[in-house]
Amino acid sequence: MDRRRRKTRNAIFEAFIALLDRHSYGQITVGQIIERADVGRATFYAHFETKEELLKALCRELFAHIFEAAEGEETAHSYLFDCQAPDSVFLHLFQHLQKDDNRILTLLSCRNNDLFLGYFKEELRELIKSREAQFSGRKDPRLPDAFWLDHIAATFTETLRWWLENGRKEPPETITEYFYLAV
Amino acid sequence: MDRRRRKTRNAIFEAFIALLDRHSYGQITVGQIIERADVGRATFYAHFETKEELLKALCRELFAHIFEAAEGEETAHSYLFDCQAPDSVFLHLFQHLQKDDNRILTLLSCRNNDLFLGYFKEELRELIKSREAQFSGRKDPRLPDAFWLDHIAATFTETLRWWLENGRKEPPETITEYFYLAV
DNA sequence: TCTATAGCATACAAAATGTTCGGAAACAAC
DNA sequence: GTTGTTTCCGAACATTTTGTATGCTATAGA
Repeated sequence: MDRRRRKTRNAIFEAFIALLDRHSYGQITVGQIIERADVGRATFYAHFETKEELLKALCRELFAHIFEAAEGEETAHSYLFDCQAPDSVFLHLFQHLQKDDNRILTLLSCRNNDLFLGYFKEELRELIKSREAQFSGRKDPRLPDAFWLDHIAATFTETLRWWLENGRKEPPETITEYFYLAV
Repeated sequence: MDRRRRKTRNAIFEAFIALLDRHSYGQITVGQIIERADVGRATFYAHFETKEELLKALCRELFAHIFEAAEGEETAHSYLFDCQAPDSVFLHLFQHLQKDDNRILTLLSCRNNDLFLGYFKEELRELIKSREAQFSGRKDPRLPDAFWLDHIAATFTETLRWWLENGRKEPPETITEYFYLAV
């Protein structure tokens, strides 16, 4: 990708993130974004058709990193859903999030929470689905597989939400333990 | 409240609900709403300052009914969180929702799901909070109260979401059992 | 150095927002 | 029924936002 294109794309993302931190998604206008990004109006529309598309692209970009990392860890013989395993994928997700090396924590903690946690859950569901066997042992036989799958993704996402909205006081190990105790 | 005022207020709600069923919240315009409600532009703004306010008012109105009913059942010696109890509040919530006497099921099943399930969870959390003692017995002592409280509300809400998004095939008794098995 | 591409400023049409006004109809209270 | 109040309407209006078009400049990458 052309360096110029990369740069403006990034400028738009940054401006969008900064605005999401202060205003609700619905109130943010393209005008505000391009002003903050210091980018021409036509340029914006050359990159993204609408504000919604911008949001989607941002989500894809951010979550790709997180879940790529989670995928990678699988090869290093980690366990997706073993309470005892000290290096479960869930723990790693919390650890990775806590580092806040990219701006994902900003977005997951901002007033527009729901927008991103929704995407997060979808991605997580796919991740869990691809390793269904690893955690079916924990399931009560009376529960349908589809329900159980969704339940794990939902519980993790809601645990994450709780952690974020309560100031992230607990270390990753503790909040992961809460998750395991709850699910 | 003046009858005229009641009528237009309702017409606006109905139009809004019908539109939410077909379009995403962000795309719905005040113009569409007033056209469908057959109401003057100035009239709309006399009732609601913004589209957001309309949404909030709608949520308040609808959920008030549901949770009022749930509150009432308490007096009839039901149990909030007893697996065995055949008349737990949770079962009653599912039963009440299945009847679909008001338009709440339409809204909870539409593409704008998240908007309403978020409000639902908030309301439910308050309900559970007010009866904290009734279900603390089920809690693992290592979990903080605040986490547990949130977890129950979240799990019920996500169970409800799953039920809705999978066509509500299970009878209230079954889906309530799933909830109890999961939480 | 050359060429394709990205960006800029500006201008513009179209749509949506939010406000104002005077007159008509419905209401409530007497 | 009369009266005073409230609500609605229609229409007009200013403002904001959206999305597109254009001609020119700067830069990337070969």
